Amino acid sequence: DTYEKCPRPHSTCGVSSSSDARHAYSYTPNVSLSLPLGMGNPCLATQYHTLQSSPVISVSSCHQTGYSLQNDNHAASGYYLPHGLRPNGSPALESPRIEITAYSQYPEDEVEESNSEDHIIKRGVNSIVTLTLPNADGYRDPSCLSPASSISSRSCNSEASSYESGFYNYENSPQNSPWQSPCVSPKGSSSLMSCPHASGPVASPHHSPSTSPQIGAVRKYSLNGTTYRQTSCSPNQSPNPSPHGSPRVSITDENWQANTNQYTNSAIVAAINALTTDGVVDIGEGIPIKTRKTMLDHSMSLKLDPDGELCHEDYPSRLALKKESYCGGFLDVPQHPYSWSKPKPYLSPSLPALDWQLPSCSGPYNLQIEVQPKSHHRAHYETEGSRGAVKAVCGSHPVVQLYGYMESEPLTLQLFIGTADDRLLRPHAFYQVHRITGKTVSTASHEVMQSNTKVLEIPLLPENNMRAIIDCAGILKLRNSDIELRKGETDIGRKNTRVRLVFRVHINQPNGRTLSLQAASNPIECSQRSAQELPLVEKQSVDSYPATGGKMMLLSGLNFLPDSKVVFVEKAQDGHHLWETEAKVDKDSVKNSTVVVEIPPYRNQRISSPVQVNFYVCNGKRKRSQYQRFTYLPPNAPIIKTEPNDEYDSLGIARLPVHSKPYYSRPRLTPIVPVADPDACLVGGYPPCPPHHAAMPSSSPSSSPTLHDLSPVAYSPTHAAPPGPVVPPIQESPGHPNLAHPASPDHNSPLGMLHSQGSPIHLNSPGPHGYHPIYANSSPSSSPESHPSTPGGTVESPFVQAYSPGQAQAAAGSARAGGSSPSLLPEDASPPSMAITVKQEPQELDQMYLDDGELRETR
DNA sequence: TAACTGGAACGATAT
DNA sequence: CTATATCGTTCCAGT
Repeated sequence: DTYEKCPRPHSTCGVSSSSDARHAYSYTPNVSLSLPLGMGNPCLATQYHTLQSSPVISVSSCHQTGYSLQNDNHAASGYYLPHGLRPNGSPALESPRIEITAYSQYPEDEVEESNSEDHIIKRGVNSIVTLTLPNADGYRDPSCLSPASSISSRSCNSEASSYESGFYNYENSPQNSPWQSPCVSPKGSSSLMSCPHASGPVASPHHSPSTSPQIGAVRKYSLNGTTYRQTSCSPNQSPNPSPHGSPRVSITDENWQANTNQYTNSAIVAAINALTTDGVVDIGEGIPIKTRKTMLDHSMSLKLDPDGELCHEDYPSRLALKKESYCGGFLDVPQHPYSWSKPKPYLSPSLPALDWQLPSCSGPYNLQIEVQPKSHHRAHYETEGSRGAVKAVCGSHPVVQLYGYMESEPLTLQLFIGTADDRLLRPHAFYQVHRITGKTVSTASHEVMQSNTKVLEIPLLPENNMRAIIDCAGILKLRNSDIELRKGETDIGRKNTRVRLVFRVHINQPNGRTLSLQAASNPIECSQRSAQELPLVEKQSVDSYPATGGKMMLLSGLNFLPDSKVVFVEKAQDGHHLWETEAKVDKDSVKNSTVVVEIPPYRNQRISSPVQVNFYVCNGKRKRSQYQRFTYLPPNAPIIKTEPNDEYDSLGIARLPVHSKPYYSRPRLTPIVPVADPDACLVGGYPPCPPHHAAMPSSSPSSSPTLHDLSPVAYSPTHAAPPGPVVPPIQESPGHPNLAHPASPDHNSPLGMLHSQGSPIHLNSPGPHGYHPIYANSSPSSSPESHPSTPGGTVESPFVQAYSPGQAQAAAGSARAGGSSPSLLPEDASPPSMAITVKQEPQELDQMYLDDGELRETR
């Protein structure tokens, strides 16, 4: 493992040391960075725009002024995130998708960016302000933190929708928008952060309400019936009529309560968010009316908060941000004295946007996921109660540790739910981390909203050896319809059910800069259905064997059936199917979690060098596991065992085209980070990552390659899968490899390209693409855009950021710039692939999701 | 009782 | 356009 890890890290690291990053991006980024300072500047935006823009413009029609404001932020954010939109929820247009589509040519990034641009532009204008309310954003706003507890979740949930709308707004908006202010005011921060809940009283309103309401809401729904739902989510909201919702709003507040708390860097976050965010929010208009959504009144939300206390920090920051944004930013805001209890780890002014790709190690530091989460975790809806914390395979919980940190100052470990598709890692629009509290939870945590993403902050204490047991994190599923309505959202929720836990730490360095590290877990399948039906290969007893085959291999995982089939497949780089054979399964030994198969002889017994192939377990047409890697060795070659599959990755990766889950892990890693150079690790001059501590076997995602199945797809870079239609981009699906093929670059065309790009490729490269890839990659946007890649690696991604506060932004900016560029430029971006990134249509999804892919393929 | 869980009904969409 | 296959979301009930 160790070495595995190392590799990744390196790769990641490679990406850039912080310093590097800066360099690279300085330009733009700075701007962003500046944000904190004064982010909002339109100018910047402009710049960005320029950069970015080129490409597209917009699509969106919708942008609204509101955006503008946001934009500012967004812009900033945007930079970071190309997609920012989504993450933040920024704006999107109502018809975003369409837009996207249009762009299709361009990578998502571009698109989004474009949006950003637009926004930005608009910003310039001013607008900002405006709206707000409405919810526009609302849609999903996730903003709300759910109250911490699970319960809250519900409430939130219920509200959720609303909350989405409302809350989000708040959060987001707040950040961005006006609203916030309101909310904030009280304690503003709290408002955001702390939700009322926090405060008991206040909360109550919300909370209780929410909760109850929720319930009520729910029921209502029922009553109304499903039918209604669409109509209105109203139920929830219904009460209030305003379209927008009332109800939820309240909820929102609640959410905020949650915030309160300690650890937060909220302020920072807020700021960040602000930056990032897009504020989108506002615009309000935008609200899609469509359906469901509940609308709640946002207003309500605003009110709530009183509590604020806790959150002050956050609050202020947010406010500030908002103001900035809106106003042009500056943060005047007040800061309240905070008083938190806790520590505030660091104070960085600005933190990198959540869609930035960051390395897992830099210099002496290495953020490792010591114990990976289980590959399946049924997320809960707002209408349900919590379904508990994410668990590790053995029944324990995931464990994260920061190596190389010798200071006595506690740090804050941030956790949010990220995507697990083949594009760059970014906050997942359809899932939010859910804070779990209770007697069974040993780890303290605190929720903060960063853009539209809920972030759980967990203390990393020296006395605990900078190690944290993550038993306080559940996963909340937001309704697809709610999210998809969000203005900026381009992704579709259907079949977009895989996520990764993304951990971040921000380390203040002597030079005043802040080093940010990130590690993403293996993919986690969050749908009940998939968890019950799709076979999952978590481990294989043999990774490689002579071409003669004949050896029995034990596969461990889930959902294996007596009639499960194990198929070995070899594809050409272009995804073309070269060979496929069904391995003999020892039916008598089949258990739900294990199956024994005989390694089939390779088609060519005279290979002179190892050949990488894939295999998958199939329970039916559409029920296939992800590709697993297997290597055939020349007959005389010594046999190697594998335990760790992963290790192979490297190998595999290299060769394999695409699939394999493992890949993905690796792939990602690889690709991504790697990108950079190995050296890169350094951040600022640090040497590459140190070896990991031995320990970590699994750690990084990478580490656990195996699991991945889920992996988003694996994609390898190669594959293309494009978006297009079906494709399989993902590797996953064994289904048809052929088809899918993602691999084939060809296909790619768009997609393919994108993916590729996305992924790895670009990422990595900073080089590659020219643009800063890094950022680009990292950039937020990228995310969106792109690529694909990410997946894997996640974590490791590459960038480091070291940014100084300002820098970060700058970076972001750069990113954008770059990113945008990427986006804009398709080229860079992804260039390669990016292409498209478009959202999706379903297609992509499909791609993403195995099933689809498979299906299609198969079919 | 409350927090989880596991299952599944039901309606919405995709094939 | 209809019949099915899948999926997403909400409910229920047991632990």
